[in-house]
Amino acid sequence: MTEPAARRTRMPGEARRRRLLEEAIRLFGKRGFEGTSLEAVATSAGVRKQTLLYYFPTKDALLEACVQETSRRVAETLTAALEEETSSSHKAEAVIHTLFRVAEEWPDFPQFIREASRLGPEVIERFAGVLEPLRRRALLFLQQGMSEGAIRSQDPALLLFTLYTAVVGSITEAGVLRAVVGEDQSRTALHRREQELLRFVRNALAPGEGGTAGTGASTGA
Amino acid sequence: MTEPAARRTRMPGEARRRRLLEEAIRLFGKRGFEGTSLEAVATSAGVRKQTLLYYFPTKDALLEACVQETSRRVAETLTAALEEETSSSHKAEAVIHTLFRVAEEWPDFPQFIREASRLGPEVIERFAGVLEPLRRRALLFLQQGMSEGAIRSQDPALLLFTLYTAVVGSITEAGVLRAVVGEDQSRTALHRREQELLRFVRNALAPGEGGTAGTGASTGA
DNA sequence: CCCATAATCTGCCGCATGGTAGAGAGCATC
DNA sequence: GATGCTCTCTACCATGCGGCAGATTATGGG
Repeated sequence: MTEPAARRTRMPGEARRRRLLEEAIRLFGKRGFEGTSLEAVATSAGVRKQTLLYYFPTKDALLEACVQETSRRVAETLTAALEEETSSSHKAEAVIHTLFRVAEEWPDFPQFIREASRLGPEVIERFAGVLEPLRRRALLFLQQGMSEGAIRSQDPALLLFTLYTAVVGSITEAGVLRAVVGEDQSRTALHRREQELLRFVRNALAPGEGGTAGTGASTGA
Repeated sequence: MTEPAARRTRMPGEARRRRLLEEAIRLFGKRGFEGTSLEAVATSAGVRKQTLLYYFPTKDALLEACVQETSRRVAETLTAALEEETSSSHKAEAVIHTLFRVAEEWPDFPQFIREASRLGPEVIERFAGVLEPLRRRALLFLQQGMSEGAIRSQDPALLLFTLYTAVVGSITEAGVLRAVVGEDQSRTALHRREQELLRFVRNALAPGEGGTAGTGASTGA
């Protein structure tokens, strides 16, 4: 065994690098960072471990590059989507829709973000750094919507956080979904989740009649 | 170094076992399954690795036990909470409140559930098995609420899933929250998240637009 | 054609980890 | 006080992993 490994076809560095990143993101997301060996990433990309280490000198460097790549990509995609959608009132939905579309085209990628954000604050901060402009835009958008009365008044940052968890959760917890619903894990299912989440969010944002945020002290009662 | 390890105080098996489980759940949740060594679990519980392997013959067995313990505990807690809350209209909120209270008392535990549900379908199915009765109850409750008009009509299973992701996300994505909000990660923050999520969910559940929004479900007082 | 450089490989090392084998200490029961 | 059981330990092994050294081949410029 161990196939003499007939020297893989040579590739221009940049292409190889991208290929390795892609596999790394996929595997880190699927099996976790510690659960994925460099060997596994390398062979998945059709190359030997040393070739991987040629492009990324350490495993941490590889992770770092994955984080950079994913955050760059998501920022880019979202920005483009926001450019395109001019109607202010539909921007929130455009963001959600875009995220689901990305998840559909590249399912491993949300999983990776999830995993990465578990690996300590530094990693999250890298994400946050790249996405900062988008975050500011989102906050402004929410605040504006609130003062115009289009969105129920509340803490915009916490709202943004809740939205984030709902979206990422809906996308990444597919395993749980199957257990809860018994549903098959197909494109259709993803679309249905998107529709469901959209309605859910729309209702949650709608300015309730008496519901001006207030103190919300009405909890446990 | 290596402290002659002056033979730890003997413990009645059951107590030692529980202690080990507690540490395992904590560390698996914090650093991930593959990211946590048996040695780490053992020394955290003040004992040598071999003692750990005496109680749990393999790492997988340990994981299995952790899953069983957590699911048993969450089922127990939720069931108790539901017994206590008689008002049907407040049951949903009681569940959310209980989950947050558990997360407050035992912060490592939601993290563990998250991690565990990443480790493959078998694990999730174990959870699902134990929580099955609660799931059925929840579905019935939601359906009933819908037919009574107290809850907006929709697919109950998908709704339950969305609720699950929102709750678990709000609890576990603390790191992200800090990055998004800049908030400190204290008790207070957890409470605020609970309040926020409660209002969010209440609004999302409220039946159709057109002003009927605030009926039973909105401000519970 | 030759040489520099880029890209990929083989071979290996040190270390941590999951797991085995088995000894020994506390404690009860006869 | 011998026997047996429960609990904890020391010592060790095999494997897998991250990473180093360096050989080897393709490729493009003089």
